[in-house]
Amino acid sequence: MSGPLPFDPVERAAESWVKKYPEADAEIIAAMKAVTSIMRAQQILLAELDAALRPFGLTFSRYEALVLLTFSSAGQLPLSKIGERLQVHATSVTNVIDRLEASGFVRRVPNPRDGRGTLAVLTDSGRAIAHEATLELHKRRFGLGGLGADDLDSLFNRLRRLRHDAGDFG
Amino acid sequence: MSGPLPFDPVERAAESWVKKYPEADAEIIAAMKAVTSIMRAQQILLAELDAALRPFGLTFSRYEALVLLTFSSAGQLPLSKIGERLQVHATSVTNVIDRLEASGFVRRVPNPRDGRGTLAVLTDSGRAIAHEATLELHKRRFGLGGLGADDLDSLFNRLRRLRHDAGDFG
DNA sequence: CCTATATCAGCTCTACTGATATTT
DNA sequence: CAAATATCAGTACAGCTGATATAG
Repeated sequence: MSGPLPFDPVERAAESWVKKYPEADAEIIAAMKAVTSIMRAQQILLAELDAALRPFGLTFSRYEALVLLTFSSAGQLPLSKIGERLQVHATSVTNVIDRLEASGFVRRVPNPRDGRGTLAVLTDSGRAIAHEATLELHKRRFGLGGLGADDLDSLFNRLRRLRHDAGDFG
Repeated sequence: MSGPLPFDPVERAAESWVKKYPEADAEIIAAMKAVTSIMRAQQILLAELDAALRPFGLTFSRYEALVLLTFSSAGQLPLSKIGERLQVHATSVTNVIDRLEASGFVRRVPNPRDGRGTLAVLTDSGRAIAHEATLELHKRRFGLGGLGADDLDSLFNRLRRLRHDAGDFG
């Protein structure tokens, strides 16, 4: 499509912003720059992760659900638990599990401990694919190769506060 | 849906990760935490911004395009320029401008300087809505009220490096 | 002739609402 | 009966591919 711009579009937008809204204080401008950066960074990272996962028949959402299952002791979780942990709608969980099931990476089983519920159970191929996909993402350092450990820790800590303030966890 | 979790799901995932992949170095774990945090933060922010903009008949994408137009000297830009600056596909630009036009915020005009091109031209109501929406976002501090100027600057600077490495500009 | 601009049809994906059956 | 679980139908949105008409 279009190559890289010769200037930082976020910085450029900030310059226009202070000119047009001189009453905006420094914190508002800083927030505008931060929020725009987060949006762009997410778009870049998601495209890169999805591209890395495509050969495995996975998207990042499906990968997240699959990995969550590999972390559970029995390789199985109630769909409600998956939605809660990944913070996605019940209908989205249904959708993601539908696709993982169609790929043969999970099976649906009635929850023996709650007649209302359903368990997503990892299959052997699901476990194997999750492992291979993870090795690939490790190799790519999750698309964050250019940043050092201190940068990554700093990002995590600031965003942790953001998530906490927004009620992501308590 | 489900309330806040009693623990940080990203931190929890990291603990599982080091247990399952002891060969992963500290930087890989830090990258995993950072990338997961960015995904969650973006989801939270986008939901908040879209909710704030809904009363104005805007989504964040449409708002971005509208604001870009208010920053141009004549309130008009070629669609190609909009796509380049916002880093979105030509077909997505067509889509966004379609909707802004349907809302009466923008008009399409043939580009007099290039017979192939089209200009998106701000209407009076488009300019007014962009202004009102911006005041609302300022009031909400772009959903980042909990963070101070130093946190915001730090976020911007780390993400700037990420964007630069990914070829967003440079 | 080759490239750039914009649109269109068609597809995928995630996310949401509202309704529903089932079970607790 | 009220709440929780999961699904389904339908909608909206962003993002992409491939094809096409027009113009530089």
